[in-house]
Amino acid sequence: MTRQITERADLVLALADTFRRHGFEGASLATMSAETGLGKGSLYHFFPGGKEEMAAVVLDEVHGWFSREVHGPLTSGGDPGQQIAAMFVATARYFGSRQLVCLFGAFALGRERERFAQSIRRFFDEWIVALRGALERLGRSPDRAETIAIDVVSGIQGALVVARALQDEQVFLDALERLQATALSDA
Amino acid sequence: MTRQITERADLVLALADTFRRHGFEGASLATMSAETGLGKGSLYHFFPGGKEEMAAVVLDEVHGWFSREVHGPLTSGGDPGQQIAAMFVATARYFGSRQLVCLFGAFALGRERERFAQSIRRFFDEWIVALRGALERLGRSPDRAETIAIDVVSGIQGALVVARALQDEQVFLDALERLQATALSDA
DNA sequence: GTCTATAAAGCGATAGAC
DNA sequence: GTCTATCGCTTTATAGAC
Repeated sequence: MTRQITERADLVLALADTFRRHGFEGASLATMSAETGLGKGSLYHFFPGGKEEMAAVVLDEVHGWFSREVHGPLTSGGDPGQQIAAMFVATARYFGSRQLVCLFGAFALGRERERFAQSIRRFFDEWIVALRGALERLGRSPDRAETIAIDVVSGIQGALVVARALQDEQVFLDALERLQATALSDA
Repeated sequence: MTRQITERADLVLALADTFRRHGFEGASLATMSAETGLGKGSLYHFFPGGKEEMAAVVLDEVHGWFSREVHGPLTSGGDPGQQIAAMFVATARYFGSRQLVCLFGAFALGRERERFAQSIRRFFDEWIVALRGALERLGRSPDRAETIAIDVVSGIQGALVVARALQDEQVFLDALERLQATALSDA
């Protein structure tokens, strides 16, 4: 029982990796079969809805991770400055070990946006809302907290794009440093 | 003769639109045939290299537009403040009428990055270098000019991602306003 | 320069044996 | 739960008529 759940979770992680490397359109069932080690029949056993369900479950997994590790901590009652700093640490670690690809960001730029519109919107919405809350508790006005939150989340996505374009992870890490400084400054 | 060139230019613009809406993997030759009004045979007549050549030529066209309208003006000898302001106007207009999609940014996030690596890297490199130059002429130190240029270009890309994710163009336009204020501030 | 026809391969998805 | 075989369709690309 527990073993099955674990295996399915591992399967979802492998599929996430495949979608990150190939994109939604670029990831074929043959690719997924090869990269998960399961035949197509087995994949359809786990995901009767096919490729679309696989992607939806993968997005749910990513969203779950951010809810637990990023959005959640930001909205708990602790020190907002520490929480924001922790957010940047988690973000750097997460994307650093995932080829600098945010599936939600990548899907937002393509046709996949229409298919997964609600899921994509919710991911960014929750991130912005959580960060805005922490910024308010840090003493920012509601308006300032809102714009900073948008600029930080947007800045992270843009840093992923440019770092991948220049093939230089340091560009991403340096941008995170500056975004953190902006978020935590007293201005 | 002139007519042929004009027609080919129009064809490239139509193909650019197709790639923007469908992505590289998602755009099939059938789609392009339908959206350009040309049969597959005609498309291969213009682009013997097939889909990859079509995308390469489209990227060249986009790069050319930015060289003329954005990078070039930034490096001319005029008032750097005005040039930077003009860059934001051109950027808002360009992406606003193109579904908020930057082909270079979108390609940077997927497998297409490997295929068009040089072209992608050059696009962002030239943009950052041009903007950095204008910022230096505005009185910034070389280091500050470099980081601001990266943050602005990266901020534009991120704003495109988040605005598309939230399906709210105003998010993009508002972000441009703030990026411009940052670039032109006296800090 | 444009088209249709076609090839050869790959696609998502299903059936059914084990 | 896993696999192979297969269906029906689409894919990129080519050939060749006009």
